Amino acid sequence: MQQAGSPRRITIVDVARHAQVSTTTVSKVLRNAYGASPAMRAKVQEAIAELGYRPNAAARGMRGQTYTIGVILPDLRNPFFPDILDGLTDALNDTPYQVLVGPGGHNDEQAEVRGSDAMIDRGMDAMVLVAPISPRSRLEHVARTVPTVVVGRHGHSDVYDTVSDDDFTGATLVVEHLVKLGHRRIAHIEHAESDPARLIEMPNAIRADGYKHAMRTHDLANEIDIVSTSYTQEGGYLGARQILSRPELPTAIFAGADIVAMGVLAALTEAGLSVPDDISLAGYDNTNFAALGPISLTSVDQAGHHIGAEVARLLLSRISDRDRPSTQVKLSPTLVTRRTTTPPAS
Amino acid sequence: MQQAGSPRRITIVDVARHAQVSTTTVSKVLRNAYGASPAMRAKVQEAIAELGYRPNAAARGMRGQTYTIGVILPDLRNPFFPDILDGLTDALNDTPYQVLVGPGGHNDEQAEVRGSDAMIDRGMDAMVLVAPISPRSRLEHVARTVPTVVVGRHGHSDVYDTVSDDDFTGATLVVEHLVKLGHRRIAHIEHAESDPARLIEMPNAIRADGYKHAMRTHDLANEIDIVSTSYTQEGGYLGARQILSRPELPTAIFAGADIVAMGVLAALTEAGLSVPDDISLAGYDNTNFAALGPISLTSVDQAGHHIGAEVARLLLSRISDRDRPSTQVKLSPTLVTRRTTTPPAS
DNA sequence: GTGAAAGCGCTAACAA
DNA sequence: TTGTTAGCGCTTTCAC
Repeated sequence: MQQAGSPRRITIVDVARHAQVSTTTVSKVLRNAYGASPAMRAKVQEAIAELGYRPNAAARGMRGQTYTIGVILPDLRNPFFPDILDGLTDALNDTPYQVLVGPGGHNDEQAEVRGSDAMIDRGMDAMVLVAPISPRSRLEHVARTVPTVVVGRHGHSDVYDTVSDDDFTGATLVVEHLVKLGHRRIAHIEHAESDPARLIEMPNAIRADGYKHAMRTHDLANEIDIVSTSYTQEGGYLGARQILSRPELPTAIFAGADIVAMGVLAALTEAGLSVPDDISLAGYDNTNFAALGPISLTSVDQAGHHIGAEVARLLLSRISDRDRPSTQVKLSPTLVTRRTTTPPAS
Repeated sequence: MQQAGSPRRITIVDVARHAQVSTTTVSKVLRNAYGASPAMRAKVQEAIAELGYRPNAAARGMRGQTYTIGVILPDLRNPFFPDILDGLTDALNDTPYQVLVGPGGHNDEQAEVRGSDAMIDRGMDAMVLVAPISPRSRLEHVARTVPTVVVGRHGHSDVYDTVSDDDFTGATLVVEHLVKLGHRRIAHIEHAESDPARLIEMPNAIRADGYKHAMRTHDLANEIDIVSTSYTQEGGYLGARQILSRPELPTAIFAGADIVAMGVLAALTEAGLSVPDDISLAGYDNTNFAALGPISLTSVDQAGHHIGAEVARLLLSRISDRDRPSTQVKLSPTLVTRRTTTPPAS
């Protein structure tokens, strides 16, 4: 048997007729807007419930809001991002806003543009760009079209709000921890960044900066050893292979992200080296599986859930006042030490 | 300086005026519809490019399609799902369709309903429900409203298409592999399922069935040992703790999903047991990090990317012919053996 | 406080 | 082949 041609969807007109009021009144009730008496409100609410009415978001969007917030993530496989998303959706739970996520383009600029354009076309009320790689001009273009919060990118803009973590400090925490354990030859795997304009804004670059600065602070300028790949598992694997081909191995590796550390682990295991006996390893993001038993990775905690909550706060305030000055929120990371970092074998 | 009040967005009327044609003609060009001469087409294309016009999806949705496909995932942290998503978006790359993802509700039925309702309200042209937990009546309700493909759920429906993997066979492969290695006491951690109606449809239940059946086939009916928790890392941890409290330990554990195996690893490590020396371990899904060096988990491969591609195929065919009979696609899993499974210590 | 009516940007009948 | 026009379901003036 075939489907019975779904019955026409209930509209605001149906509700108005059923409640014996005008569509205007129904609309006011829907939006909690001024100008409907309690009696009217009750009548309308009842009709809505009875008919099981749900407003058509596309139609609402043509005049007012769609009550939809678009999130662009660079990579769905990096387990750090769900933390942010959870923080965001939890904070938005009691609001009429719904979060939708772009499918993520594997750190691909073109995909990022496509995704954000698609969301603008679909009338998102606001956008969240997480660790975007597009040039600042593009971010500002988006932000001028729709209220935007940029996460994890440094630098100030007049047109969008930002929430970021102090990556410089985070990197410093790692280096200091390793130095305190007695390490001197500490290598760092970063996400390659060639564009000079982005160098001063991207968290990966700032982490590398923090690493370099901390190394110098501890008189280890000569030991600075940076390998540029990407913030992916594969990037970690390739970076570690590169490090392993050196005549003298480092005693510790600081991976710019946990997902990178995963790849490093794979490469080290493959090479018959053990962590932390042969080489200590630290990551960044303190994702769920950093805590995992057989891994137990020392990592920098960015409190993704908290970041998401801050994003929600900025979003709502920006929606209610589009012209308020832009805001920068900067959070402080903490170091979580686990079993992958120990004093170097003497 | 404050943002300069974004200029009014270009509409189809602007394009029509600029190209000196009617809006109908522009619309036809946009949709590649019949009834526009090549000359007209060229003129319109040029105007579109010159003005940088992009159609408003909400407005399109009011009469026709939104060119948007909604995907509901049960859990963004399970690394198996990005594989499916990649397969889907790759296959949709050359179409005008855009994929948007619900934020995922942690295997929570209420969140699943909210998410799918929100997507219907937002005029999705089609929906993909991945491993949904809602009762079948709910799935059919969704499918009657909008073309729907259900992934990873067994059982036939007239109103939606399905793509699923042969979970029974997958479980059998694992048990046979372990038996061949010499194991007899093989425990299984499943996702708890109490609802009898869902028991025959949910992949987790089918895997448990396959496990039981395979155990019986090998005269190991007395060794059947199932622990019910959930398909999460925590579920694996708790399940393993339960198993470890038994007077006699199994020599192998078959976790119903890789993410479960991660939790098992944590619990075993914590208890001072080593894998595979003390206990062999197998997972399901062959996610990226099953392959990871220090883990190297034996697992069942479901070819998520292929699943996604099949979903895209069904979606497009359903959109072009809403009344075609529903289709069931069933894929076959393969076993990938790695280092976590070895013969039991004698 | 309430309702009538215009219109958001697009598509689909229908005319020409 | 092309253009005119009537809506889609909602929000928003603007009368009353």
